[in-house]
Amino acid sequence: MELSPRKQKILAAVVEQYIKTGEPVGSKFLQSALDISVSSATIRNEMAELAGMGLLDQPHTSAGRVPTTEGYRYYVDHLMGDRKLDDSLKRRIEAGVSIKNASPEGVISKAGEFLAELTNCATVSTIMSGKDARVKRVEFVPIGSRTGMIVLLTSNGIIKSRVCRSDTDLNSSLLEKFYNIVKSAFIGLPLDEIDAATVQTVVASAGSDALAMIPFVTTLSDLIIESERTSVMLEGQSNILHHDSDYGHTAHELLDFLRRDEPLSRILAESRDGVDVRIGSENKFKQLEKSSVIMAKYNVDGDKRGSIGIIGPTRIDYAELIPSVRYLSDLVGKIITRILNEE
Amino acid sequence: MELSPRKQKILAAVVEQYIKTGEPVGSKFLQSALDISVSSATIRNEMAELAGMGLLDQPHTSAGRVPTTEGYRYYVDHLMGDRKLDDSLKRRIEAGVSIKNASPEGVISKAGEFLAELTNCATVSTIMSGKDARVKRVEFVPIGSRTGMIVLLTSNGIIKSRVCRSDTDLNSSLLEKFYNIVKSAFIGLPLDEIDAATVQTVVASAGSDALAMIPFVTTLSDLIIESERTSVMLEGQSNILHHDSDYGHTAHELLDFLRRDEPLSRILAESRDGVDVRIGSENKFKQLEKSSVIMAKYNVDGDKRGSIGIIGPTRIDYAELIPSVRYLSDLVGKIITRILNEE
DNA sequence: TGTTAGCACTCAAATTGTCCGAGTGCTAAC
DNA sequence: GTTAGCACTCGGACAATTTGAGTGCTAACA
Repeated sequence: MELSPRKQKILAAVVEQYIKTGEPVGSKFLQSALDISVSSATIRNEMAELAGMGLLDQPHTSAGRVPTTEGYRYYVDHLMGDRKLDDSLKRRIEAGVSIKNASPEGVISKAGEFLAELTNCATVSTIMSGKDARVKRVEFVPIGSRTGMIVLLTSNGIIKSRVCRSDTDLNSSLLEKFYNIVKSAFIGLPLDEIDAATVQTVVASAGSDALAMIPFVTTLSDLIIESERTSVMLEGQSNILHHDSDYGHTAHELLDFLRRDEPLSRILAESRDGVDVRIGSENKFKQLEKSSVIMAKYNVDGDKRGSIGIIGPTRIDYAELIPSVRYLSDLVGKIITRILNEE
Repeated sequence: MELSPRKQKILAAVVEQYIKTGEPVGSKFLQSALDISVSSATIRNEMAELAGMGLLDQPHTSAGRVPTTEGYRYYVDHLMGDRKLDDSLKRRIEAGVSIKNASPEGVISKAGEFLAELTNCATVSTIMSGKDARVKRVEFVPIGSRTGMIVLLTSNGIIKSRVCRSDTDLNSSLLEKFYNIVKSAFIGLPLDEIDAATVQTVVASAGSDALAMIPFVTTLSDLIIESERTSVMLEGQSNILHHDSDYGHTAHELLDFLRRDEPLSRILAESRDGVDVRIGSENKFKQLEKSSVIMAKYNVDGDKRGSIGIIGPTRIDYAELIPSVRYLSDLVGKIITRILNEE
């Protein structure tokens, strides 16, 4: 679709003004805002054509124009340009995703929090996962006579721990047995090959101490299953409420939707390399038809990937936020890579 | 304040009906709902007196009556009786707060989640803290050549862990040094005596390895400070949105309020023994003036206490929910006591 | 052929007026 | 102390009216 330079200018001005105010944009305003000197009538003619092409919409006959999904799309693809992040923003982002945090999950969740604050949007993120993540190490930290903490390390750098309790007192022979089981049945095993049935088999092999092993093995396999399932982290939910009117006052439906991990992880999984923008009805879920998603994949060590993104109203500031999300996601990838390699 | 039996009946009926429907209650309805046989005019007279006493309120001249804060208060204190929980509900609660969870924090957070689902309210809870909690044990689980997980156990049963990273490679002498520092400077120390300055002192004592110790000691003291600060867990936020109209359509303000830990922990800290009910304007924070809080202290081992409570609209079902909160909080106390003693 | 001024037109939002009915307060009688 | 009856009040729903922003169209112009 080719647009005359003047139409482009008009479309861009409508989009930008609408993003700024949320009010339909009229021809008279454009006349004064645009530096081209034509009358408002001419602008009306142009706008009518843009509307005919499906790029603008009119809420009602006697109102200004509002961008359609296609209008935003044209703006994002052709008009907004690739604004450079200024250095102060870069520094803010770098400070926000502080490297002090030592675990990959910590970095991601910190980044999500920060991005929510920076953009005033809800943010979603997933921890990275590699093609064939495996169990790398398992430690047991005794705590009480019957309790201990199981620590799981996977080959893609995820660390998870959980307290578990046995029904019988612990002793060194039990512990040894546990470590043997772990070594023979878990270490090196791909995460996705573990399910509820695994516990059965493994426990059975423990012979006389089978019963005592159950809580440990169960907890361990729970941990493994959890770290395999790409869980979605959600931050900044309250930002949604602050834009309630932009969502047609159905913000709470959107919130309910965001609380469900499964659709979110589907959306994030679809993200292509680089920044991906889904505007309004481009989203497959109708709960998102008044929202836009800006998400990016980050790469860790070249082969492990995760996503981080923001969800806001369609009239989100694309020109400002797309570069921010891109920069932040790159940064996250780099930081986590560094963490894993330093180990 | 003494009320005639008939006034009591009327007040109770108004409160209960209003809780059920959210609509102002009129004299005609009461006439048919109440089993006393007087005319609606008489009921109107009685209601006028109740209104004069400040127990009922009229949204406008030609509307039914609505309970005031004082009205609810009278109902809760004198009229609603002490309904027994039926066994099926007890069993539901017991199943909800499953004992499978092995850490005190796990139990609390599970209980909070469950209570939110049971009551359709937001729930807040704090982990228990004792008078003089101390550092009980510290473990270091090496993970990579420069990273490890610090595990903290406190005397009141809280377990916290965090990954931390050093700038230099770890070796056994460093580890030994760390354990020595821990033993001499942290073990047995009351949690509240540790602050940022502690790190300075402790690190300084490490001599030549001071620099290498910084990340570990810092992380450890962060963990300690965190476990001392009674953090508030919040669940079921979305339930607030479902009662938006009950909060005068300012649910998002309430939500923003609930996200701030500090006022919540102040509220929970004020709870007396047993169940405590704060109705509408009895709450000191004006963000809660259209809400009621039902909270209870739970006791662990007799000397450690935490709180769990629900926050809902003033027209919450007190008669049903107060016993539930009481039962659940007792249960939580018992379960955690058992966990700690079994260790 | 593109641009402009002018004007009629449309429609949402705000304003006003009217009516309805639920529910009250009051009074006089019981 | 209770009741029936009646006038009264006020919010909510509905329609009619006004206002103003903004458009579409057309005829004239460059």
